Amino acid sequence: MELAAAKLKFIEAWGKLGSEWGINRTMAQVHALLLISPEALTTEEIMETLSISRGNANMTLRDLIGWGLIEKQHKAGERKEYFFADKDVWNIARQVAKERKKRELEPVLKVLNELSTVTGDEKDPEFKTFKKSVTDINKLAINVDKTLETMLKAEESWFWGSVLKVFK
Amino acid sequence: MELAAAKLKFIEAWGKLGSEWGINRTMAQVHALLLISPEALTTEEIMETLSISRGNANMTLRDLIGWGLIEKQHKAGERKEYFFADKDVWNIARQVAKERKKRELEPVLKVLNELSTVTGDEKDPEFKTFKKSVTDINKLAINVDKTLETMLKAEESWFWGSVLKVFK
DNA sequence: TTAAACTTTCAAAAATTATTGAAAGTTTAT
DNA sequence: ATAAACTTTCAATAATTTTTGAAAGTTTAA
Repeated sequence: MELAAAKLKFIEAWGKLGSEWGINRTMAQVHALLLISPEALTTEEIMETLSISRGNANMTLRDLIGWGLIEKQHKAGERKEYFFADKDVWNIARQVAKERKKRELEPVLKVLNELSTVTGDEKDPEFKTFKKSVTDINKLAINVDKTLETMLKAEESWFWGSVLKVFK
Repeated sequence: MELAAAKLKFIEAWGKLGSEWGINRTMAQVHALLLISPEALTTEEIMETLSISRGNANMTLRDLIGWGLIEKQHKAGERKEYFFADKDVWNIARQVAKERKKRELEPVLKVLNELSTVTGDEKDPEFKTFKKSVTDINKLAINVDKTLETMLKAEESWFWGSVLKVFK
C-alpha cells in the first residue's frame, strides 16, 4: 500500500471509530491528520486537506484542545497558529479516559449514589429489583472508576505488564 | 427519594449514558425499564410507560435482543410476547463488551493490520511518523483486545479481584 | 376459512447534530 | 490611526439519526 492511500484510509478509519464512540467524525479526522503529520499544521492546511469549512475547522480544533489531544504552536515571526497532536498513544488513551471519566462516569456515579438512598418496602418486588440493579451497577461503576484512576497514573509498560500478566 | 421518582431518574440516566456511548437513547431506556422490572413486560406496556410508538418499541426490542441484553418470554395460554432483561450486571457488561469488540475493535484491528504493510522511504519524516502512529495504535489495540478477551471469559469476582489487587 | 390478536415493516416526518460561510472580532505592524 | 492578517462567532442550512403510524404480515382459535 502507498503512503498517500494509507493516510486517507487511516483518517477515514479513525473518523469512523470516533463516531462510534461519541466523538464527532470531523474531530476524529482532524486528530488523525495531526497524528500522522510530522509538522504542525495551520487551520488553512487542515481545511484544505479534509475539505471542511473555516468555522468547522476552528471549532473542531478548539474542542480537540479542550480534550487535551492537540496544542497550539506559534512560529517565530509568523502570525498564523499551528496545531500539533501529542504523538504518544498512551497519553492519548489516558487523556480520552480522563475526559470521559469526568464527563460521563462521574455524573453517573453521582446519580447512582442518590438513587441508592431510595426508600421503600423490602417485601415489594418492584422495590427489591430496583434496589438490586442500582446497587450492582453502582459496584461495577466504582470498580471501573478505580481501574481508570490507576490507569491515569500509570506508565504504559507497567500497566499492560501488570494487566496481561494477571490474565496469562 | 420515592421509588416512582427514582425509577424515572434511573431510566433517564441510563438513557443519557447510552446515548453518550453510541447506543440510542430509547434503546437504553427500554433496557433500563426492563432491568428494574421484576416481571417481563409486553410491547404495549413498554410503549405506554415510555411514550413511544409501536414501531419504535418493536425495533428497539429487536435490537436489544440482538445485543443479547433481553429475551422474549411466552406465557402459557397467551398470544402476547413478554420481554425481560438479564439482571446480572456482569453479564450485561460482558455482553456489551463482546458486541462492541466485534462491531468496532475487530474492524479497526483489521485496518491497522493492513496499514502496517505500507511501504515507503525510511528517511521520509512523513513515512516515519505515519508508521510509528499506526504501529503504536496497533499495539495498544492488541492489548485492549487481549484484556477484553479475558474479561469475556472471566467471572466477575475473579476479574475485579485480580485487577484491583494489581492496582493496590 | 375467517377474523381477531398480535408483530413487523418502512416511507414520511420530526428531532437532533454537524457544517457552512459571511460578518464581526482581534492582533500586529507600520 | 489604519489596514492587513488572522481568528471567532453564530444564524442559517444541510446531513444524519430517530420516531411515527398506518398498512402489511403472521399466527392462532374456532
